[in-house]
Amino acid sequence: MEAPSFEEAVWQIVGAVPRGRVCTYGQVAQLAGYPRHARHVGRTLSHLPPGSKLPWHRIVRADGQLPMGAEQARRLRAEGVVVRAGRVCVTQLGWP
DNA sequence: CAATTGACGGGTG
DNA sequence: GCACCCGCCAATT
Repeated sequence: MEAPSFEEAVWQIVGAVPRGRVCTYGQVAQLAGYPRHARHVGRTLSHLPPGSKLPWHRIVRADGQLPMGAEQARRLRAEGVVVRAGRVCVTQLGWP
């Protein structure tokens, strides 16, 4: 396959995040092969259509802060993710 | 072309 | 915990 675009790589990583787990923008960018492109991940996801099946709600900031706040916190909680004061518990951050 | 903005990250005080 | 700074890249104005 050809060189995956930044978007395709992001979709792949985000879609590969297991349920009950969250990942940071910088982590996604690095796994996608584009370190330091954390901002692009956010831009790409923000341009995603509402019909996307990508678990964008599993993507949080490096601090564990939720970009979408209440809405996303609610979804993460429904998946068993521990959310505290609008942030994800550090224990949930990163991959197994 | 310059400045601004944006689902960011890390460091310093 | 908060304030400030710098780095990184793309799209928009």
